[in-house]
Amino acid sequence: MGIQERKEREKERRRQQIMVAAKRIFANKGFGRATMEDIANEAELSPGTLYLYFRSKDELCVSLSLRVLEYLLIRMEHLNDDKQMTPFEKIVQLKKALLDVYEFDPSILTNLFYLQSNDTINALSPVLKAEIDKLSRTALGKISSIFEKAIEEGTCMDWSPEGLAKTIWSTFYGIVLWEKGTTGSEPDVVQLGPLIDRAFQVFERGIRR
Amino acid sequence: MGIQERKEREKERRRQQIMVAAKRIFANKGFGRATMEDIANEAELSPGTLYLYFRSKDELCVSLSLRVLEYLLIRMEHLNDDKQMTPFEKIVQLKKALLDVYEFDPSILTNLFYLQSNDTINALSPVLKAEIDKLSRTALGKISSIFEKAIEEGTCMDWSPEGLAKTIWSTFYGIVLWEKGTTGSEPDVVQLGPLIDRAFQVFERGIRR
Amino acid sequence: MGIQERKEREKERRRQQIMVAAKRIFANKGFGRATMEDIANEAELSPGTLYLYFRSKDELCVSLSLRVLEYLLIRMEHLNDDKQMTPFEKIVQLKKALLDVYEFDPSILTNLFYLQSNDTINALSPVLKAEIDKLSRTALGKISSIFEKAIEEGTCMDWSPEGLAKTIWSTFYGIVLWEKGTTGSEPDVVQLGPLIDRAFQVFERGIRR
Amino acid sequence: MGIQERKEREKERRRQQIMVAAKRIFANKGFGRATMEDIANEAELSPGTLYLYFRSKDELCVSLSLRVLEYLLIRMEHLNDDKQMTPFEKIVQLKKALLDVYEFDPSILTNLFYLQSNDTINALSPVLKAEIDKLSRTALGKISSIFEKAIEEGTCMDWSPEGLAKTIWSTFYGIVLWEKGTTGSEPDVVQLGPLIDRAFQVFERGIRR
DNA sequence: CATGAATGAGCGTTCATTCAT
DNA sequence: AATGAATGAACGCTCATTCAT
Repeated sequence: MGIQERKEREKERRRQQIMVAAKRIFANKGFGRATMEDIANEAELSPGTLYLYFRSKDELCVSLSLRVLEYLLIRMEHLNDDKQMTPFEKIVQLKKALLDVYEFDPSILTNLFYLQSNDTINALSPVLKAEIDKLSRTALGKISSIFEKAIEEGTCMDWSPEGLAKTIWSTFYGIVLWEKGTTGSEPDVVQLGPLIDRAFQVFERGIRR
Repeated sequence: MGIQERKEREKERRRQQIMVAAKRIFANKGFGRATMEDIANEAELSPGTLYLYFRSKDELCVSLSLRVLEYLLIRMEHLNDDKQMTPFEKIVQLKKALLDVYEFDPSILTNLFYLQSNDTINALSPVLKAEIDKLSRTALGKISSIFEKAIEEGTCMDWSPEGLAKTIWSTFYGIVLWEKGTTGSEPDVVQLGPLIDRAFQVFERGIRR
Repeated sequence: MGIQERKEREKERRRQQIMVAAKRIFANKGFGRATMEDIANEAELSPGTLYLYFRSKDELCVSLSLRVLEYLLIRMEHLNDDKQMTPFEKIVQLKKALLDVYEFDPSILTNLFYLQSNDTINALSPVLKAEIDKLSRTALGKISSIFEKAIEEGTCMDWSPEGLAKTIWSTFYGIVLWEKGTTGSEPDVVQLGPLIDRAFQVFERGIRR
Repeated sequence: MGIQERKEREKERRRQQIMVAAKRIFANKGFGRATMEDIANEAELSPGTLYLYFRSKDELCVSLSLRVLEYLLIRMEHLNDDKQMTPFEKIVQLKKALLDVYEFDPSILTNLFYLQSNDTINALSPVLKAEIDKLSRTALGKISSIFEKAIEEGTCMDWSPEGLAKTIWSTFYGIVLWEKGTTGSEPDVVQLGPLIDRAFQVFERGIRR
């Protein structure tokens, strides 16, 4: 079924094209002020076409976040599977993964935030809702298991791994959102880098036994 | 003139009544999805009345954040003025202050976020914008000076105090926003407490020389 | 009943005070953009008080027009009663009366216009409606009778006096409205004077036998 | 590209459809009391659609007036270019042109009035404002030059041609507005005709040397 | 009588979404 | 599949009017 496949591939390509456009527009204008027409223009499509690929503006936003969470998850899995690296080396890689994710889509965390706003999430299909929950819990779980290993090894304080995972994740999340808020636009990785480096440095010293 | 005073007090009470309602609605729906009618209903007033006390929806949102930032600032000033406490004791007090602020108004950080998002801030009058910026920079400055003292004392790593202030602030900010996002409603201090405690513990160990 | 009378007088004084304020505000902002609060402020009263003297904004507007139409009517009656003046002298006096009316209240014609807009007039109490109609028809009748006399005398072309009255009145009305529209604000009598003079001059020559 | 053209034509047709509806509504209710919903209903469209063709209510109103002023201007130009007609014949043609304009769009003068009233004009973009001013001044200039010719010829009193132009224009304007006001609806040309004829007759006699 | 805070219907306008082509 | 004109519900805000004091 070559034709079927090609169609499939083209359909996916269009979806990606729209998501790339949406990413740019959301990053510049924020979710609330971005209009579907803006996104359509950026994607060089008509507004109607967007609805052939996404049921609503909210679901478009969700899809953006899902895509990046999936990417993050894959990075985490690779990290966990690596038998060579020490846990603290993995934490350095975690930092890199987070910065990569951010660089790939600077609006990701803002979108996640919108996504989680009560009234947005309630309006989503339960399927999507569950998927987001599962993804983010899984991702956090992967991070936790880095700390578990470190505790087993005896190189890390014996504190709840979930708590540490939430702490480091929240620190990243908080820095990005705050910098974004105060600089008034997406801060780039260059600006963010030193701050994130320092935060991870403090964190590492803080948990090391 | 007793009558004059009573009117004054009642006017202020109404303002507070509106702000309380707005706080709840913004926290639940987010700034973008909250409508002035929602807020009016919550305050058991008519939409028109809101405009007797706040010039616009934006200004109402700003007022919410300003009020709490001011409160935080005062707490920080008291902390800084205290000559008895060691810097690390002050960090403990900082944690308490942040939790108090949060308990006083659990939606404060969410509002601050909405306020600073591109969605909103570009539409604010430059005056208000500047005032918010000044307040938050001043508050961050107060936190920085705790670390400056600790560095002078030699009990803290010689790292940029501003960087440390941003790190601890962002950690708090990130934890609150993330917990809110995942629990789907304002997490209370009881839930938040242990996580915050752990995060501060890690942070303290991380910066101590 | 001295007290009764005094009250009556004071009530009338208040009405006048409000009408004077309304006149100024309507002249500056136009009927549509003028608010009852504007008028109340100008009159140094509260909005509620206005409604003790006028049933609605429309009726306030009507009253303004009525007052001036009454004044015009009185001038016309004096003119008609005068047995000494020739009809053409009376036309000169008519011009003076119109300019006086205008000077007394430059927004009068604009108000009259608003008043006569279909949807305004239909919302008025039938009593007021009838009164306006009667007044303006009577005023036009008085002007007509000047031309009747002149025709009887043989000094004026034998054309319908009503037509002539409408012509001269419309000319005045048109000049005021047009100048107001093009200058963007109430033109004063000094600006208007020469144009009105010329128009009357043409008119006189045009009807003289 | 036939399709392109057809679309173009249909777009223009819609614009006209809206303008026709607006014309009727403005004429009946006046600019201030007419709502966009009224106009949409009259045009059998939804409110949103109006904004696909006109940026705002004001711009819609302006477009109405501009269209007719342009038409009037063209008529005047033709008249001026004619080398055969005597000035007084041209004045007869001017009368015809004015009545044609009126017949083409009986609400034109009412709209012009609303447009120029303080209510509206201050809110217009300076560009549109200037365009209206230019058009109406140019139209008045064309009328003036008829009188100039007549004065040169010696058949007309040596009075300011601009003054005469304003007088005859204002007379027409005033008659239409006044008749509209008193009859309560658009008077038709049949009603208006005799009055206008008489007014022009008086005017001609009045200026002839 | 006078007040002015409160009301709430109604406005101009936007924009996510639909559907005939 | 893609379009984009059309929709219409909903928003922020205004202001004529009311009514408890």
